[in-house]
Amino acid sequence: MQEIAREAGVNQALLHYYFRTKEHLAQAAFARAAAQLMPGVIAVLAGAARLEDKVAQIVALELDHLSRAPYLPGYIIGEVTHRPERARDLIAAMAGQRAEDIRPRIFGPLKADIDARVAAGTMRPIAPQSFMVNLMALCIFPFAARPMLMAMLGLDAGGFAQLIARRRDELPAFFLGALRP
Amino acid sequence: MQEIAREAGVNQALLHYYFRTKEHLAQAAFARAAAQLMPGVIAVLAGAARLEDKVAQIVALELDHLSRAPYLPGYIIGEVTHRPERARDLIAAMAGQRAEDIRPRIFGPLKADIDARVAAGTMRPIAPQSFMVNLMALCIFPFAARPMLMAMLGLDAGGFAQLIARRRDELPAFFLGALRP
DNA sequence: GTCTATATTTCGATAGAC
DNA sequence: GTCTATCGAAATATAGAC
Repeated sequence: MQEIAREAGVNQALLHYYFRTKEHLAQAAFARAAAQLMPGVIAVLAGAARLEDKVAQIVALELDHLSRAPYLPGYIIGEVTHRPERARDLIAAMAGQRAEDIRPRIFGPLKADIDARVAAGTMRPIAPQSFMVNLMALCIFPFAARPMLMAMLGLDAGGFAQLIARRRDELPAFFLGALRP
Repeated sequence: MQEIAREAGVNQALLHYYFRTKEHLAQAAFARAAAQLMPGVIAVLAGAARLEDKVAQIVALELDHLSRAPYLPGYIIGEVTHRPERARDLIAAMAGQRAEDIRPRIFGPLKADIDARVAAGTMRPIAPQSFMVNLMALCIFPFAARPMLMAMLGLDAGGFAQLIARRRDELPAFFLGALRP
């Protein structure tokens, strides 16, 4: 709290005035962060574009956004890991206004898209959940594991940025390539 | 320290006797954990099997191991994120005895494998680093983000185990499928 | 609303008996 | 090696002036 107050340019008493307890402050900070973890992703998935374009849009959107907030995934993951009660806030934050109907809103259109392509013989079958998890993994993991990857691959900040820039180009083809029949 | 002592069935004084400071204990715990994050992965990659078999082996090995230690990725990621100085210990732990030559030992054979297949027209080009990052992402991310995914997908522990079991079957085909020419 | 000053609690480290 | 008891520091919460 001392450190936060100092960085904010105020004192602990003022933090207490606004948030009462450290836990309240942590919750408020988490809610803010969670609200921007997948900013456009859900909107894109629930939207009307072609599936191939959705993938490209999500990759670009997510990598650009996380490049500007590289600590976000690590923070969210760490917080939800250490405090399981944050899980509720997380889905609430992602869903925005409408709280509980988030899953059908995402997976309904996604499943329809996939089914149509499978029926047309232009895509191999995949569960919508797997589709989502794999896409998130490829986009988010490098940021979540950023310091680890930098150590493993011997990269500095610039090298990591280059790695992400390359992924922006490669990932859509990689991901969609995996789903070819 | 109190909590750790209680779970260990001893008291704080004994922890102090063995580890002197909290930082020493944290370091020792991290070194242990880091040593088993990618137990066989490096051995497999540096080994002599066919590339397709290496992928299948790594997926099976990693998902089985992490199923038994699901908190491991979240812990490692959190620790390295909050304390960058852990990065050194991490690569040291992964490399085992031979400390600094870990990258050529992994990426040398991997690059040769990929190049041969690209030359033969049976694989589309991919940088060894991308190969590694994508494979790690697909294997490790679901565990790192476990509580998040459980909340998003509405899974309990059993449901998550099923998700992982399905990935064991799906991932090799997904990953190798992405690399078809 | 914002501050200074302080009370209260928690935690890491240590002393010393056995 | 393992314990009980306690010190000292740090952090969180609170009181009260402005």
